[in-house]
Amino acid sequence: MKGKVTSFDVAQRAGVSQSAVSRVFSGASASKATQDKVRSAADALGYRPNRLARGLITGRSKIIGLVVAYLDNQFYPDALERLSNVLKEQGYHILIFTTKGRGEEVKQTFDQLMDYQVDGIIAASVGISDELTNKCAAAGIPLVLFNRGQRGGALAQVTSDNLQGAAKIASFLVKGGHRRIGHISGWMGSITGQERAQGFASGLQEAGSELVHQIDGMYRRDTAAEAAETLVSEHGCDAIFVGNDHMAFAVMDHLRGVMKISVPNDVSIVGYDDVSMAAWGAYELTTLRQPVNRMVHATVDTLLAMIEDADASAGQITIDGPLVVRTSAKVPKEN
Amino acid sequence: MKGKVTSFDVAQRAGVSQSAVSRVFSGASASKATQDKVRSAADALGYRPNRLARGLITGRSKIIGLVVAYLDNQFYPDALERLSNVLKEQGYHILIFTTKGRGEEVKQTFDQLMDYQVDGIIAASVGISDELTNKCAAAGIPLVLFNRGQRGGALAQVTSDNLQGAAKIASFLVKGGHRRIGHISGWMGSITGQERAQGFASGLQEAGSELVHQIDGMYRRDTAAEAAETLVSEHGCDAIFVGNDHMAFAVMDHLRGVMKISVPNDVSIVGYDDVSMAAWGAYELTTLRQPVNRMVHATVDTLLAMIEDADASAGQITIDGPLVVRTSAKVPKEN
DNA sequence: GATAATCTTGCAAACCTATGCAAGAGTGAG
DNA sequence: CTCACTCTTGCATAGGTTTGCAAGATTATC
Repeated sequence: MKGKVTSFDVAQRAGVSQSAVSRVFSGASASKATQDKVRSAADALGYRPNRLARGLITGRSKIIGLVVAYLDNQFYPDALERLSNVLKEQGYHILIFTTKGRGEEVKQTFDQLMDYQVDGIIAASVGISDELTNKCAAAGIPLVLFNRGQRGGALAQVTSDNLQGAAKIASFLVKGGHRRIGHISGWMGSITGQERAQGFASGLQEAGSELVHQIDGMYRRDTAAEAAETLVSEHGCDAIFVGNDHMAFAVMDHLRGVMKISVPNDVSIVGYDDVSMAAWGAYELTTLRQPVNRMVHATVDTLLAMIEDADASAGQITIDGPLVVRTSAKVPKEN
Repeated sequence: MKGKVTSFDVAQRAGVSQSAVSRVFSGASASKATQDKVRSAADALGYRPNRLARGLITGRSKIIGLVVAYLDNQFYPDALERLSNVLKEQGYHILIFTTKGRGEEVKQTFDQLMDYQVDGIIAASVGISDELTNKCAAAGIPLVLFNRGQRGGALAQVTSDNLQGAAKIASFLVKGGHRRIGHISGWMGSITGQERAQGFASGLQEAGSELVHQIDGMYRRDTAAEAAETLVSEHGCDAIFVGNDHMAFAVMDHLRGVMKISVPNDVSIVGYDDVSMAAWGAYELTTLRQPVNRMVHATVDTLLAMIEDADASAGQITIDGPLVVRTSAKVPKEN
């Protein structure tokens, strides 16, 4: 009884042909009578179609490759869970790859993904070279970037509106009466980092202020903490927009714990993402919410559309998010 | 050029048979001459073996199913990343399933996993019924529980030494001079929760103290926060051992932020796990470290051994971890 | 140089399912 | 009852690989 039970076994027991069994399980037409016979035989034997065999012949593995770089940033486990659930509803499942690297490692990762004949790839915040893009295109595997743009690329991508979002934060900080505003950016090698920095700078100008200083936080806690120290003690900043929540927590820890500076009384901190931790009592971080749910749905919709229809338009979807005001930054007075 | 390139194409170009190609890539014996011919032909065409086809015939998909329940507890994304890396080195990859449910949903999850012909399953902190255990056994799919035991089960499992660990915490708190010690347990429906509670209680007795009160925290932040309030205001606790770090953060947030109680001056808090966040300035949580790395290696080793050798012993591995002393609990005076 | 022993290699079957094709069964109209 | 038509079903093939088998090529032994 240990041997796998195949469609042939079911066919035999039900007294029909193997193809009849296949048709019942693949939803093709079959008479009520055979449907019943097959189903009961299958139940009795505990039969379930083998996805590998199915994938081999249909060319659809029903596997989506997910490549993710920063699993220590809560935003991504959260997104992962939602992606997994939404895809599951559509009959797909996630083969997960983590990668820190940006060059060779990513390439190997993609090779491995393609070995499994994934039907599509979601790259969450990882840099994709043109070479990889072409490779996917050549193999006919749809690729969509999640929370990471691509300069001038024709790639499908889903991001929040980084320019707008950062501008909202700029306006909020200026209205809050801050006079020396700094920025600890996300990694400036990523479009996301660049866009938020750019949106913030022009937002400040529009509000009649200007950026005092900006340091690349590299999406790393230690780098961000160091940057915060520099901004505050060398540039006298009274407000800092930090490129994502993950770094913002490090900044708050450093200001309060090490430098003994009060947030928000001495320095206001604003983050970006609104991960669940941002609402926790220890931080109560004012931050721009990335609408994860909508981003996830948009990502899945786009990807599945591309899978269904090889030349579906590879749009760049940008989703707007609200500023969530908590207590880590001075709140502008209503008037 | 969009059509997949197969071993047959490579064979043709290299002037050898398809089986020769297969042998080169599957590491079977082949002469240096054909190896070279095949490799260069494969490189030219960009050939890589199709894992689905390979899995179909060998019965080895090289896919490991990972079922995980609490992705919002940092411990698990962390473990996930490490598992992924270690497995990758062995040529395996992770198909991930998240599930909140404990009953029917888990069963469906397992069915889906088996559809993909996974070579093994890792269940991270999720309850496994006997029915599921049997199902896996019947299908010949090795299963190992990660960070979750099974009462009297013959299942393979890897956990930290919950009894010992909790006892260490008990001893530490008593030595720290605390007189009214409470416990917010992990979900008491889980063995992990039970063991830590039990180890803590007997640890207290051994140290000449006793447990004032215990409340089930259900692994949930809100439940834990509520429990903390009860323990402190109704039972006058001056120290609380919280069943995992995830809940401990909520407890600290609630005590400090809402109840305006000082940690550790008024109440000492100790957690369990030592997730990376525990070291962050906002918490500096004293906690028992679960040695994730060793747990991950043990898990993978066990699983792979079971895959190689169908009747490898399904041991229960327990790994000891150190108490990491930070500032969330009063430190016993040296003498 | 002849024979035995070991490597290499190609052929063909197998893994499990989906699907085009043609034949059979069933339905309705006249 | 016959004809035309639609549904259902089985046969056989395909998908890309691994692997047992036997034959051919190479090496070793004396």
